[in-house]
Amino acid sequence: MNHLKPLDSMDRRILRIVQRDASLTISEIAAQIGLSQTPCWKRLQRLEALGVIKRRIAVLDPKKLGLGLTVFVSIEVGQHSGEELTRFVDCVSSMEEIMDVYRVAGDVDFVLRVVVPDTAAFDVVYGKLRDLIPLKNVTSHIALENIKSETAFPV
Amino acid sequence: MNHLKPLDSMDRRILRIVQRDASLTISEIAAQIGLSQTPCWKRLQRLEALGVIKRRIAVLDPKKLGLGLTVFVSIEVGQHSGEELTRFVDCVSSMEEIMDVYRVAGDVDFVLRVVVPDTAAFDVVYGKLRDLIPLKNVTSHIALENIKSETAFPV
DNA sequence: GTTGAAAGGCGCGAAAG
DNA sequence: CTTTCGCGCCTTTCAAC
Repeated sequence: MNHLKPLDSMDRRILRIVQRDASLTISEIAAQIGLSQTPCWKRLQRLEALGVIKRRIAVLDPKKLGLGLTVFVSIEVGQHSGEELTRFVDCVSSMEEIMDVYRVAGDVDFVLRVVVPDTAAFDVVYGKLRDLIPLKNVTSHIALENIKSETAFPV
Repeated sequence: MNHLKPLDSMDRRILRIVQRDASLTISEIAAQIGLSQTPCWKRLQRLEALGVIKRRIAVLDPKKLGLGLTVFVSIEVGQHSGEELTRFVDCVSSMEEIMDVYRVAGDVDFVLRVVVPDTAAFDVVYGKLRDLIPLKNVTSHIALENIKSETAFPV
């Protein structure tokens, strides 16, 4: 299932294009990288088969959906059993307002990115978090401004 | 440029589908929400025109690109002039390893999400950050595990 | 809102150099 | 890798209900 050839420069150029605009046709992509359509299409197929391209999605505008508030939540869990932690992680993951969950090293254990309409909605999420298991410390950082939000990786 | 009608439940159902899979055809989407192709297509057009749908992209797998390390960086800038801050923000935004930049309220001023191959690459980014302007405090939280990473908003 | 249909583009794949 | 060819699906539009 893995790559025999890693990824050559043509593959990378294709990836750079489609991770910014997946609505382009094969012909347009092929023209941009200086290849004809057939090999370009085959490379795209291969990149999808390898799982380098995971899926294609539509990116929505959170503001226009009434989701104006982003909050970063840092959590210190303190002492807990494995089952308690598993339950905590499962519940947190299942909450749709919680977009990202990372376990991190350092003075905190988890970092969450929460997207909600307003502070009232965030308060609900915050309450749910505190009710899951006793947490040693929960710190919230409300986003005042989204300066950059990039979905395209440097390839 | 703004909506006369906000968004009805059909619009939301379309958005829920395409923000998870934009490779579906109009016919498939129409079938899923119980609408015929023509009105479904018109709604999609309208959602794009309104900017609710910003663009369509391919989502790549960072691990398969050799980007195995995510780091959250919290920055306290201390006292600086407006021009210094602007320069800092511009430089930070232009670095492609820095995926997200948020200005936040609380004990820190900025939160960054950095995606790099390894700690050596992160060290380069870290050095660049410190060289931009004198920073009061920079705290890095290395991600040990990505438990959840959601691109679809709750609509 | 619905169906049906037409026109053209494009994905997809085969064939051959 | 390249070009060419073609089938068939899909988008896009129109007309009529």
